[in-house]
Amino acid sequence: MKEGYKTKQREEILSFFRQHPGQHITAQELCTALNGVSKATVYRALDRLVQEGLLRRYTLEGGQAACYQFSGSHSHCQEHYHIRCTQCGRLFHVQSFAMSRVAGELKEQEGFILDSSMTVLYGICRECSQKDK
Amino acid sequence: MKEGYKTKQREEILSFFRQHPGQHITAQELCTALNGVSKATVYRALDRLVQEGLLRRYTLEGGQAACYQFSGSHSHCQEHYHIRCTQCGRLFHVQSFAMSRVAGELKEQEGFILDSSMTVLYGICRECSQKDK
DNA sequence: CTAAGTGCAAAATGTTTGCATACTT
DNA sequence: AAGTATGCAAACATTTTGCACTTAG
Repeated sequence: MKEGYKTKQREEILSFFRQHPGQHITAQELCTALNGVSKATVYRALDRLVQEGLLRRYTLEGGQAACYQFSGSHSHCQEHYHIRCTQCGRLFHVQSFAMSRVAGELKEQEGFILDSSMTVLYGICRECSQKDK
Repeated sequence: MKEGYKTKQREEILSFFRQHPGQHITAQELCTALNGVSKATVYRALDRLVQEGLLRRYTLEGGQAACYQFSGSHSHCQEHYHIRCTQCGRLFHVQSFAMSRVAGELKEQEGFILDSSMTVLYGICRECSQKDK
């Protein structure tokens, strides 16, 4: 398994993700935060890190830019899903026991293996639904 | 409630969606199919149709372009979810009883109202997972 | 007549690529 | 030395906007 070279830029990028666990970061944000690293390098490094499984790539509904999240700490993230409010755009992390039942159902009935880390459930959060009334 | 004017272009676009129920169509595809309607008009019409609730907008994982789907026929779509294979990219429609339990759980515990029509579950489909072995 | 919609071209994003140069191993 | 990674600028792709012109009501 070829690992590629270890460069200053790549380390800076990885380090930024380690410092922001659980957060969803865009290429743009990285470029700004690490203002010594070029756009092209950021995109290339992100691709590589996703390939290697160190990061996850998300394309959030409504947004135009992809964002990335550090995926190092699997252990404490099990059975944890993302829900996002389509109105205010906020992203929440929730534990859902019912979702594991969905995963089981999909696997049995469709042979489909759900990837909880990639899935985002959309809807309206409590605050926004109260605001609407 | 202001409804806006009824124009030839808008009707052509809507008609295209009616002729392709259940399909996910990009702005690009519309421009090509309706080659008398300008890009700008397509985008503006799509925005308006989404506002009015006639279309749904999706941003599929991995893809770059947003796509739209006719949302006229709610009735026969209840309890119907989308699952998408992150490997081959295919999109499937499934009925899921367990998902309605998730919706209930989220509403009770988080006050979050799940929008099944916006949510896409990601994972690996049967064929791709067999191919991998 | 007035408000709203259209087309075109230009701009604004977000992402990828070609190529010469610099860094890792 | 050989193979990668980087930076820059240019190319792309998608979506948005400004503005003059047309059309619906």
